[in-house]
Amino acid sequence: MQLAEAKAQFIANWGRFGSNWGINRTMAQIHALLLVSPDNLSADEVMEQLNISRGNANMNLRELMDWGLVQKVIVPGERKEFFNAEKDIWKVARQIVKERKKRELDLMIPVLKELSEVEGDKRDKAVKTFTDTIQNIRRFSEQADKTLDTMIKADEHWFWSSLIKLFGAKRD
Amino acid sequence: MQLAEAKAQFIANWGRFGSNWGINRTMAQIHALLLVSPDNLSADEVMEQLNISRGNANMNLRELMDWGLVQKVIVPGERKEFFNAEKDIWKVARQIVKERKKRELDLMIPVLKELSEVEGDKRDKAVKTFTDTIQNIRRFSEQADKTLDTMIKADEHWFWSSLIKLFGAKRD
DNA sequence: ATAAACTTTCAATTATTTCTGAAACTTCAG
DNA sequence: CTGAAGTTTCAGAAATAATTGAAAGTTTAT
Repeated sequence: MQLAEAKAQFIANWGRFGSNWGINRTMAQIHALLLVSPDNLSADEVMEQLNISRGNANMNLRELMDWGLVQKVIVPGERKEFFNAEKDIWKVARQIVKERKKRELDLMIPVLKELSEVEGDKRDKAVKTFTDTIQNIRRFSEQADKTLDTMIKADEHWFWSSLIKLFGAKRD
Repeated sequence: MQLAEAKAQFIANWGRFGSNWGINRTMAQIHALLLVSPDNLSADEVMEQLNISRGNANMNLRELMDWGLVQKVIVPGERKEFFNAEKDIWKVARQIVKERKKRELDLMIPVLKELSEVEGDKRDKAVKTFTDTIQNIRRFSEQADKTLDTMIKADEHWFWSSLIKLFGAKRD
């Protein structure tokens, strides 16, 4: 396979993948494009390579910057802005975990606390099922919260090799 | 807060949460409803409680069954079918990981292998960046593949307590 | 075999999300 | 200042996804 085709395939797949995970397809495609581009790209180059409008490119680049996955790069002597994506996938994964945790888990935990305080007689089956389920989700979420915080701080080598050792030991 | 309101809030939040993760809102809401319902519900009850049509209820219940999150329960002597959701969130999480892995990661890995075999001179910067990035993603994916397989088989207590020990040890 | 009870399907509609493109805005060199 | 180069915004258009509801299909009791 030639580079151009491989690149196109990668972009298409990354886009499809992203949309399964609640990320807009174009945003994932821009990310993919930047991941495999040796040089930083201008908005014009992104527009041209992905065949999208200026507004669309601008909006999704901003969104990628909000996610901390892309940086704006100012080149002295150039009017244009350029965009650069972090290429180390471990760092990318950690950044995504960090953001999703902030945007979702951290918002969910107080809601669960609130819901766990529902009024009513625990002998009522409906109340019991509700509180039990919420408690179960709450404990799970709090555990995940701690674990993800640690992962966010971890370095890749340590993280994987610890898990391998851990899981290896269990499997014996 | 009264049970009815708490239930409504939980369903709304679970639905919103789901749609952030590429899961249709109604599907997540039906799941939430079943999670907090002490008894198995018929399609009619689901329709009524969520104010959705018969077709919608049917389609999303089927999807939930495909994901292995809901089971159809036949009650002897009743014509209707009833639906039950697994309430242990650890089991739910494992099931979701298992399905997503099957539907996404397992499909992505062969694509990455294919893309890593791109033709061209490695001294060409564009080729080098492409292959390096793909390799990096590939290694990451393969590591995640193994780790998730182990998680899918793990039991909750062992899983969390091992992680705590691991992360606790590192933090010291 | 029939018909009531129930489930499934799917074409058409509705809702939601994404994208475009042109206008407004900003920045900077001369 | 002025205007060219570049960026941002956002209302309307287009694309995509979800939902309805009625017809077709299935199952079961008699």
